Amino acid sequence: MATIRDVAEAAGVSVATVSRVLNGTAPVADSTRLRVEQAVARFDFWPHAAARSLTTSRTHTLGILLPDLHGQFFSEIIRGIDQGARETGFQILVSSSHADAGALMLGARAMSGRVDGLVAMAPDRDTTTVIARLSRKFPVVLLNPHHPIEVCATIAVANFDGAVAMVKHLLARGHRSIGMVTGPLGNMDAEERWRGYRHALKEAGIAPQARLQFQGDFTESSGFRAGLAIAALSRPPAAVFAANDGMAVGLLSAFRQQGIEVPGRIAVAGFDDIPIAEFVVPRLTTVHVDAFALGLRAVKMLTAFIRRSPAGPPPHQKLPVRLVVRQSCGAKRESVSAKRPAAVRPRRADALSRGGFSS
Amino acid sequence: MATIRDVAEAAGVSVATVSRVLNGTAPVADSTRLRVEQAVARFDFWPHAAARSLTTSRTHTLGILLPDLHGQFFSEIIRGIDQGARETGFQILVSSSHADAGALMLGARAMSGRVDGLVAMAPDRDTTTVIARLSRKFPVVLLNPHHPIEVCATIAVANFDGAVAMVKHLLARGHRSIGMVTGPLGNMDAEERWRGYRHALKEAGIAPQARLQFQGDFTESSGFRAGLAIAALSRPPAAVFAANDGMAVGLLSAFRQQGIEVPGRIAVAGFDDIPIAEFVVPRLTTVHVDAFALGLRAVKMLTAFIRRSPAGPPPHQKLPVRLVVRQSCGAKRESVSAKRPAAVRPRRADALSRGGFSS
DNA sequence: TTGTAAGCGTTATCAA
DNA sequence: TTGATAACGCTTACAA
Repeated sequence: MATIRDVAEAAGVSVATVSRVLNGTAPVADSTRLRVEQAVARFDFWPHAAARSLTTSRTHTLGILLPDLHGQFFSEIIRGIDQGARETGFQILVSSSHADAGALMLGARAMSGRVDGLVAMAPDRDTTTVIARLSRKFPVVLLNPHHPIEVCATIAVANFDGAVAMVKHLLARGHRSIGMVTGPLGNMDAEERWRGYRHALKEAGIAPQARLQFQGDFTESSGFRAGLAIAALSRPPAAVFAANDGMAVGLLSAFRQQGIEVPGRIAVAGFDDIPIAEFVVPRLTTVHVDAFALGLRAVKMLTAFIRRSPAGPPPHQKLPVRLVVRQSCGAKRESVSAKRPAAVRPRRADALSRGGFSS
Repeated sequence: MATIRDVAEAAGVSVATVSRVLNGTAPVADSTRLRVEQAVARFDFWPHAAARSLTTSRTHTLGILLPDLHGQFFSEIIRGIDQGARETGFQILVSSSHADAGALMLGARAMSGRVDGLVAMAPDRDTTTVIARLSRKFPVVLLNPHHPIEVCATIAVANFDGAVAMVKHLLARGHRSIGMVTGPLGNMDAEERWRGYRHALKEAGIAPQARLQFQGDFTESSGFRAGLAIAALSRPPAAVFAANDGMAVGLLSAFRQQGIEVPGRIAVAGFDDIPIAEFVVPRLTTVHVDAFALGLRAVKMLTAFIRRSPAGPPPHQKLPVRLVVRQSCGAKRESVSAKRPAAVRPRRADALSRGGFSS
């Protein structure tokens, strides 16, 4: 590969001049510039980005640390990050599948000197701690932290708000007896959603009843089991709020099996708005989490931070969520933003087919 | 940030010795090693990867150039790439949304000196040409090329084979009169699928009839229009093969609207196996393209190439596809690999919920 | 077993 | 407006 030296030699100038032409950092005589440009073209010279960043100590690259890449959720986060990166002129260096803190550390180390900052997501306590420590090496934006963190910037999903909104929705539908299937203990999303549920009930003057709360673990089968338990209740609730859509789908299966009509006999609500939420019968009323916006915001936050260095304490944002009213709670009307065209044409169909080879 | 020089000074050794301890490239006395390790720990020293790769001219990074990140398809490709990268000890530098050849070029240039090779996907004629040119700068594996390319390694989806398999399946179901909705002209996927259709018919001794072939453009609405046209035919075919699932969904809509029962009166088949193919009514018989495998293979091919330099001409692989028999062609049996559990529990549900925050 | 010093391909600081 | 040359942080001959 040709280097800047080859170009300089061919153009009969010094490397400094070539650099100036390439970057426009200082005035260069037109005749000289021309000679240099010709030499660049002749060699098809591409500056060596790594060498460049060694002197400038700027990489124009963002490191992305994710626990996984599986599923629509992470896909959307990455798309948001990519969008933000493009808007701000950054590249993205991705490292994923950090099952444990050690692997995460390794991924981060490999980025040393190759990124200007980090967008990270940590699934659990250990990894969250590791990422917090990384903020001594890089500027970091931490997505949806497992536990509250002060040392680095964070963007948290409004789990509490979403749960409150959902319970209020159920109350507004006239349901007074509302049960919940909770997520795994120690999971921040799960706990915030649970907290929102209890808060909204109390605010409405209703005491949350232990007999209506079932421990799940975010899997469909745990939702199914909870559904059977609820079906067996002597006085079942009028509505059940599942801490995620997977469990809500499990509830639907159980109720269908038991011949309990949804939403006629019991209303079912979820959280996350996973793609199949639109396809189950009845279509699931849930809380939409906008992963794309999460990624986009993270990048915006990070690049702002990178551009004008640390100024004040790291910001802590909250990503709003949105109630999506479908049919599983007995909707009379559709949420505006989730409006569905006629026939079998689902909301995401175009995006999906664009995503295939057939585009 | 601490450098190798700081560490060397603190440990009372030369930078060369620190490097040797870090990389294990030469024997170091135990006592020395200990002092160095302590200094490394004290400074929490992380070697500067960019500087390192400047001397070694190896980056342990793969550049990924994609036209888009949208949808399940690209998500799966990236996941496959990521998996392959992890297995082989590479990082991935992603650049996407290359609407045109210029943007693609820019993305590639930014990778100069930062990657050991490239996995690229080009949607059209121009970008494919650009990528072919890139192979003078990097080792390149080109996914699903728009047109045949010799200069760089490629992995193509077995569109032809898939179409042949589908038509044979329809023939085996007893359908003799088989129509097709084709994809856009000039699109390689579309043309290969169309070619497969005609080939399979001829092989069965059936002359493809122009009156049964409808030009589509991969959108649902073009499928819908074709469906209406087919419904209006005096002698409609017994089956229709759409060149992608989006158009097949459009066909289903049209037939439903016209009161034509599927698969009772007419069979419908698609290609791609997009997620909603499982959810439409009747569930769509289609050809599955394994995007994960595509990404994984590409990385394997590329890293093999990187490790033991150019040896012989660039390889050209074909990614097999798989027929997925569901209900839209009157299935009596289910394809083994697409077996569906009872109730509303869809195949991908676990993966999807793992992809959400709720994990 | 260790140290010295020459790169790697840029940019940046001085002088000229 | 240009050219020498010293960084940047590391690896790697070559010597000791």
